Amino acid sequence: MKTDTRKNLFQAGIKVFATKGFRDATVREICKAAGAANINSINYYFGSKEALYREILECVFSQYDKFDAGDWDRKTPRQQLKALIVNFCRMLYSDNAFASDVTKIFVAEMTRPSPFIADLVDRYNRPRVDRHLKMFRDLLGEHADDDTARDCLVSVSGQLLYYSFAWPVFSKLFPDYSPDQHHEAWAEHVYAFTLGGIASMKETLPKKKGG
Amino acid sequence: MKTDTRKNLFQAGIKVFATKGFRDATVREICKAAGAANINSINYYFGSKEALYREILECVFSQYDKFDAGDWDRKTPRQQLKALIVNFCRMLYSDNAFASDVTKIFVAEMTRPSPFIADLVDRYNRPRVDRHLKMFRDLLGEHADDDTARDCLVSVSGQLLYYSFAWPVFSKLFPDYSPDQHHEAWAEHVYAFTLGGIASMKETLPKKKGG
DNA sequence: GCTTGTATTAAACAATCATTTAATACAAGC
DNA sequence: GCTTGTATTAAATGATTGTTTAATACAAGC
Repeated sequence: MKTDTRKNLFQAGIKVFATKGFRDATVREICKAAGAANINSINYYFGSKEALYREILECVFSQYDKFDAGDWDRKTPRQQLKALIVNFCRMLYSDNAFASDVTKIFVAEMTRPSPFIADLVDRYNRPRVDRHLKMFRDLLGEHADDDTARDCLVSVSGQLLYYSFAWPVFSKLFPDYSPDQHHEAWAEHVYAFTLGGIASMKETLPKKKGG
Repeated sequence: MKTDTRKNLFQAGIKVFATKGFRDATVREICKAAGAANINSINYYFGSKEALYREILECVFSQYDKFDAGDWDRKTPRQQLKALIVNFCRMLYSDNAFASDVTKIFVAEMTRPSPFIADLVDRYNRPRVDRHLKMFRDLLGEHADDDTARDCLVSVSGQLLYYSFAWPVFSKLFPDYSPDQHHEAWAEHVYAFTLGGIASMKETLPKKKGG
């Protein structure tokens, strides 16, 4: 058991940052949760509280690459959409403490971003978004334009992310519903709803070009 | 100019809490922004930093009642949906510093809620949600069930709130787009997309009952 | 067996924060 | 003109924070 300490600090950091946020999480609490009785460990292994957080953020953002790696190019646009939605819901809402913590940290970054986020978005989000935009252009057909593809992407992203963001309010309005147990049904809904939405947008596209 | 101080502190509190969050906002900064050179003012007028924040939260949540007060019962379900979407987008995304600050505080509450939120949701959100659920049942027609109505509500809420939540990431991916300037076009998209989505859900409903 | 380097612990430090207390200014009431 | 109560300012307090420094333990290398 030589140097598990660093790893323990990292894991404990994820948990504490997720529940308290960067500011309210104290190095004392993280060290205690990691089993290191002294408060110096974080500075010793990571340099500072912020450096530990930055390293955790890298882990959080890279985590999201797993959900739509797959054999993207082998799929039809509809299969891509379906896989995207199902995998994303599974990743976000399946009953998994680590996934839940990662989501909380990600959401906190969205709400009040740290200085590291620009770089992380460039490296992790942009490639995915480019891929998704192409998918929506394919789904929208021959008259597709970039604006409509972007709007559709936002429509889907908003649906998928809703529970991550609004859970504290939603859970009080619908105390019997939990996305953990229903994430497959929810994915089905988002897929069907989105296909309808795309069909609706398709109808407006020729007019747009004409106007 | 007798007691503008309290009002100034309140306004300055909104601004500072919006930009920094509850924890990182200091009473010193709020007092300075309010023009009161000493740091005792908040405790004098509000009792504590937390009490000021609670009072601001009340203002934030009540603010959202303005957008769909209107003559709700005079409208058809489709008109209700349209009005709901347009007013919500205008409120959230029209170029208005106060609205923007209110949104930021609201989003922060969603991400990491304070103890006051249960009561606020009960008093402000629940009546609106009940109204909206009825609207979606009407839109879904004779086979409508509560689960589908709730799912549709989430689909619309997710779309409407997306930019509030994801702006730090979205703005880096699409630097040329700002919801301030496009909130009317965005409302149009959400309305058309949602009508398509509802039409799609309508088709699945009879089967659901049969299964 | 001494030295070197790393892991861990303990203690101290300096800064910041919300809050409390004390002091001052000043108008209104009598 | 003195008192009372409120508004404002100034200073002090006590607690908590991240970080730094010092001390200790111990294995590896020579």
